[in-house]
Amino acid sequence: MLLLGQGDYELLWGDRTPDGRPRPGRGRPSGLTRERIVAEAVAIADAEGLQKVSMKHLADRLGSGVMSLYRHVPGKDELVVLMYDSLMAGPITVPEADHWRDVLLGWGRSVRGLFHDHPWALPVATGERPMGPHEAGWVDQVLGRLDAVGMPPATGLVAVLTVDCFALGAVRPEIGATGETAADFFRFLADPANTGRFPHLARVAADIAPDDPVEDHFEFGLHRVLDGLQLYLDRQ
Amino acid sequence: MLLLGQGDYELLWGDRTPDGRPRPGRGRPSGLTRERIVAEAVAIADAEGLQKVSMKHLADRLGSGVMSLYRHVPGKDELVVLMYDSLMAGPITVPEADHWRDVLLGWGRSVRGLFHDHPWALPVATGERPMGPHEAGWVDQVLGRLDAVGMPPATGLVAVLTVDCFALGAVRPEIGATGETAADFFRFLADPANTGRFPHLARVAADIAPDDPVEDHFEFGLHRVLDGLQLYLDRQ
DNA sequence: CTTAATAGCGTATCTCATACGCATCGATCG
DNA sequence: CGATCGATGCGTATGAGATACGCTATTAAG
Repeated sequence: MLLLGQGDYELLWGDRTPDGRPRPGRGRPSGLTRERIVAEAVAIADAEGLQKVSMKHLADRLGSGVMSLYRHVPGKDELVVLMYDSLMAGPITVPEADHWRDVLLGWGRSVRGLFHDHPWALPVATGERPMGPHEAGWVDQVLGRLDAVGMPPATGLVAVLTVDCFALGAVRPEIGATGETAADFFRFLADPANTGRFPHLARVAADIAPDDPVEDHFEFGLHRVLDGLQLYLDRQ
Repeated sequence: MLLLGQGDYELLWGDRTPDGRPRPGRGRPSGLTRERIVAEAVAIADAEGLQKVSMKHLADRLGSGVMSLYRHVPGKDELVVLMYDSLMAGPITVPEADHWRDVLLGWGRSVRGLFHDHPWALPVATGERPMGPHEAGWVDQVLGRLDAVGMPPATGLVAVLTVDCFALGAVRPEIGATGETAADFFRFLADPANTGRFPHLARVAADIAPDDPVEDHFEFGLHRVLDGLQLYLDRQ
């Protein structure tokens, strides 16, 4: 059960050395670092799922004692927030483009790619949390790209937001549906009682090729969103 | 840490009496029912957050022993799945309309309203899970409405999916941001070091009225999405 | 060399989910 | 009408997981 609270602002934006604490220079140097801890936690989540990220498991992997972790991270929930923000370290992978449409297309696909690579991050992203520095970096970069191709910053923000919202929502059916076909998804319609109960759904399902992968919707939807934005901009 | 597994198909779609089990008629009648349990759990989640839904707390509220719950629900994770699906019991609140655009507009707003009333449901929705009977009912109803105003079922599905994706993504910034202003959201830009680090973001933030509520984006984005769909349909 | 400031971490505690088994209750059957 | 079977209600025990506390080890500064 993951629920995040407030007060993560300091966690993400607090003043700290690359390691994690404001080290005046005294004392034992740290072998563990916040970065190593977060990176290992992400590795576990990617490979085994967020559920398997326990302080114990994590400490074992790092070859340290459980309580040592708490010197670098306030707690488990905060760790998850840091894990999420860490995903957006590194530069964003949006190709240079001449038109805002291509920039946003690339952005949408980047977001999609992120959640495909780290499916556990989607519920985290939809939980309550403040924007972290790495996430801010990503957004700043897209806005920069949009600015470069002539889209004013204010318009850029709503555009990015719109695309981002769509992308976030649209990855959901894709995740965990790896290899899932429409037939799997509509399995319940195999029961005749249910075809009567959901007549319209049944009609649609009948039209769909049973081995049609669910995943093709993303590109379609993204283009519709971009069309809508285009229309809006043209009217301005 | 909430993570759902597979195998929830039987849970949601298994053959059961209104109570929850296939009761041949023998044995002690049950005072507790799955419905009561799920409803109470939803009430707790609404009032205190999903985190506070523990089997103990729930049992106390219901005036029963903890282990009694397990007679009606396989486990905690499964309970959460049932809680989510139960939100979509009851008919969908989309007004009758003459044009598909209004139907989808209503649908988008319904989805938004759902997650506003039950913010805990968003991370659940974005987790891995099969479609439940109540959710299927909702979708079936919209498809029916769309069909009634002349939108063919196949087109209807992609349209619903697109709007749904957007709505799901777009509620996220709204939830928990109750009363949060743009100034709060961009709090980190108060630090001069950060305005240099995120120049484009800073520029946008400067343009926004500091007390502008974040929440106005939903309607804007939804209309863009609908515009995009309109364009697509016109081209058909 | 002393000392202050940290890092590492073992142990104890607390919260939770849940397996197991017994007691109880009622409808059905003899 | 009483025996019986099938289900429910639930106390207790177990085990996982997060984390508070406090001790020890380590190193730089003085």
